[in-house]
Order: sequence, then structure tokens, then C-alpha cells
Amino acid sequence: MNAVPVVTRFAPSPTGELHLGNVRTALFNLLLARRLGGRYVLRIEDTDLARTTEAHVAGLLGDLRWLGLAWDEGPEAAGAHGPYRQSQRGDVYAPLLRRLEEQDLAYPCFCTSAELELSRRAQLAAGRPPRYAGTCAQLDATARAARVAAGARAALRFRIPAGRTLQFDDLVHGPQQVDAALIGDFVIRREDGTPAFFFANAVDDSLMQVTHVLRGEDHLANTPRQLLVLEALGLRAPRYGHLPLLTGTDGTPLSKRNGAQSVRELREAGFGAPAICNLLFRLGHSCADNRSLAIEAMAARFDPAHLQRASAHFDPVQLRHWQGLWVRSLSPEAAQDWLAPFLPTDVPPAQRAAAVAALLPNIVAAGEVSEWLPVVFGGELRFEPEARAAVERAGAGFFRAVAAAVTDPAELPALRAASERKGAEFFAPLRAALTGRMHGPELAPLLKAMPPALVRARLAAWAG
RNA sequence: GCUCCCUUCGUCUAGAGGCCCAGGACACGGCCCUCUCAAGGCUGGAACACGAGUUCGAAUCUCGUAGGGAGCGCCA
Repeated sequence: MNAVPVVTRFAPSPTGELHLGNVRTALFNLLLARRLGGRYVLRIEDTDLARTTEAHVAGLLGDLRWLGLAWDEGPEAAGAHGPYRQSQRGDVYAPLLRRLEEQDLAYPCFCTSAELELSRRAQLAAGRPPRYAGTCAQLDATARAARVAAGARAALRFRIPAGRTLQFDDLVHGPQQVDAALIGDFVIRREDGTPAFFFANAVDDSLMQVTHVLRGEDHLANTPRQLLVLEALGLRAPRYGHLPLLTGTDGTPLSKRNGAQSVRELREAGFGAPAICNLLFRLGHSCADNRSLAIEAMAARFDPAHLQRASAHFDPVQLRHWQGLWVRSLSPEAAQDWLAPFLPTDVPPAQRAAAVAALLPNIVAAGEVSEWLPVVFGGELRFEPEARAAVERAGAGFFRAVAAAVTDPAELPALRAASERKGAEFFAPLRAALTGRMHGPELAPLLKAMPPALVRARLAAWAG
């Protein structure tokens, strides 16, 4: 029935580090493409020359790849509709802009930002929407020529047609209707010649054959502008779906203040890409399956009908949950790779493996291993008061008896039996002496990971 | 100010007129398991923003109120 192949896209602006809100948008577009058997395009919207940096572009691509959200078409994966960076698409935009101007569907605007700001303030003060006043809308050719001759530079403004009502069917919000009279003429080419968002974004989607766009709800009210631009150019518009915004735990937009971290920060803290994606998959989208899912499994369960309309709180506690599921699913080898950056480098492989095996069940974020490093590899133990008390209660005799044989964890049960102590009475002081704490990983694997000399020294310290 | 969007347990959500005195997950409490913690199993408390209407019947439809958010940029 629908012969047009599905194409979705993610079109970030490389003006900062990748944040969770953007990641979710990318994820959903990728999932939608996979679900519908289509392609997923990445386009870099770097028209804001001042704020775009190459470091941000590189970071963006790296973060997306690390997350497992690779694109079918885009930078470093060229397809038929490139280039995929708006800064390189000037030749694509120029004729379209010229056409709009020639047909008087757009006009040069000589207003300065100071004038515009003044006008905006005046309208706001008068209790009216701050729209472009139309100062340059009726300038004739002579007047324009005079301004240009006088050295004035112009932006290009799109002329809103009179008496239009725009209708579109939003993928998540359903039918929408907007009176075009409510929209002011807007800039489609800046004074410096770069294309503005409403224009470039809409045009590129169409030119790149994008059929479905999932994007932030902040774009909902502006969608009619893009529809108008595409209509004027005779280009086909994609279907838009506006995702509810992601907020922090306090309900305000995600920011450093409410615990939002960039992808880079999360990665460096040892969070896994699957944990991040699984959480995001359920923020604004419902899924009956509570297991940690791979991208393909998410795609199979992704359904635009299950998209939420209300904004969602990002909760670090829930991130920990998905992280825990992921960590527990790790193979021994994968766990070692994951923890490697957080472990000392000068440790024999066998001991490393033993340490990871012992600590893994008690670790959620990778950074948490650091507090166990002194325990396992040697170093000053910080005794909890309770642990000290437990050790002292057990007495020197206990440690003398136990010191001889503990190097072989397999003998722990026999030793315990010989000590004629109940489980807790035997293990608690042992654990306390070895780790300085009352809680932690199981003792047998812990002992396997600790150098025998370290074990002996820690027990001997209490043997009198 | 104007326009638009939104509103189910603390949080993420199920729910598209009777299946719901509202189900699941996270978090929290209890119990079990267990050398402790974690994990796991069982279990408990916890929500339809408010008010009118429509209907035999409303979390679900309509209107209004309140609250939250977004847009109105030569940012994207």
C-alpha cells in the first residue's frame, strides 16, 4: 500500500555534548526505522557557525556509535542524498531560496536586530504576540535597491500567505490545526547567508526522502512554518511526531542542576550503553517487557501508538536499575573489559579475573569498584566501628586458628566446622578483619582474589 | 499577553465506556533464601488534578477550572 520506503532521521546540532533528551530522540527514530524496515539518517545541523565546533561533531558521532545507535546514512556513511552536514549544503539551498524570492514568496528584510528587539518588546508590552511587524514586507524593488546601495545587508523572510489554515496529523498528538495568520513572517536565510532552521531542516528532510520525523515537542508549534515552506517549494513533507520533553526529577527541563549528565559523563562513570538505552526506551514509550532489551528487540516492540503525550522525568535511580540488569548479564570476559579502566594495570590476569568475579555482584556503576580496590589488592583498610568491634569480640585465638588455612577458600566450610561457630559468628569477624567492613561480596571469591600474603597479614594483625 | 500541548501510585507506565473499588516496573517496608550485602522468590502500603455534564454505566467522551510545559528569535 505504501510504496515509499520509510526513512527516519536524527538531526542534532553540534553545539554541545550529547544529552539524554537527544539520545532518546535518536533512539526512537532508529527504532521506528528498524520497526518499519526503513533507513535511519543522521544529519548534522551545523548552521550556527559560532557555536558549532569540530570537537562537538566528533563527540556526537562517537557517543552515538558507543550507544549502539549507528546510522544507515549520514556522515562517514554517505548515501545518495548527501552531504549530510548543513554547512556543506549551501549549493542545495541557494537555488531554492532564490526561487522563493523570485516568486515573492520571500522577501529581503533590512531590519536590524536592535529594531526587531524594540518591536518585540513594544508588542509584548501592548499585550500582543511578538511577531515580525512586516516592516520590510511591502518594500518595492526601488526601495530595496536603495537600501542595498546604501550598504544595508538583508536577511530573507518567508512571507506567510493570507487566509490559510494548516492541518497535519501528528504521529503522537493526532490531528492538529493552526491558523497561519497567527504566524509572523520568519527568517529563512540569515544576513550572513546561512540558512535558518525552519528552512534548512524542512528542506533537507524532504530532499533526503525522510518520511517520518520524531522530534521534541518544542517543535510542535512551529511545524506549520515548515509545512508552509515545503508547500511553497512544492516539496513533500514528512510526517512529524512530537515527543514529550524529558525533564529532571524536579520536573524542570533536563540540566546539570537536576542530575542530568551528558553521555560522555555517564560513559566515564561506567554506565553501559544498554542501560541508558533501556531506560530511555521506556521514557515516553511504554513496553510491557521488563527485561533489558537489545536494540533489535526494542525495535520489534517499538510502536508509535505507545508513545506518551506527557513529559517524563529522568530518574537516576531507574538508570541504576537498568544498569544493574545489564551488569548482571555480563559474561566474565565482558565484565573484565568493562571494569578494566577502573582497575590497577599492574595486576596479573588471573588475579584480575578473580577480583572482577568477586566484586561484580556488588557493583552497579563501574566507579564503585574503586572503594574495593584497597580491600582486594592491598592498602590501608578503613575500619567501620562495627567491624572493629566484631574483630575484637572474636579475639586473638580465633585469628590464630584461622590464619593457617584460609589461603584456600575451598577449606572455609571445613574450617568453620572445626571452629564450632555458627556461620555468622565465624564469617563476620573474618570478613571484618579482611575488609574492614561488615558487608560486601561473598568471602570465598574474595579470598580467591586477594594475594595470600595480604590475607595472612590481615589475619596476623589480630592474632596477637 | 496570544497560540498550542499536557495532567493515572513518589517516579516510569498499562488502560482507547462495563474485563479497573485501576494492572506492571523502579523506589520503599515485611517475610523467605543466605556468612553479610547484593541478587532472587513471596508480600505490603501507594494514583485516575478538580468540577460539571453525556450515559444504565467514565480513568476512558464533552465542557469548564486549576496546575505544568512549549512556541511566538537573523538558536536549533
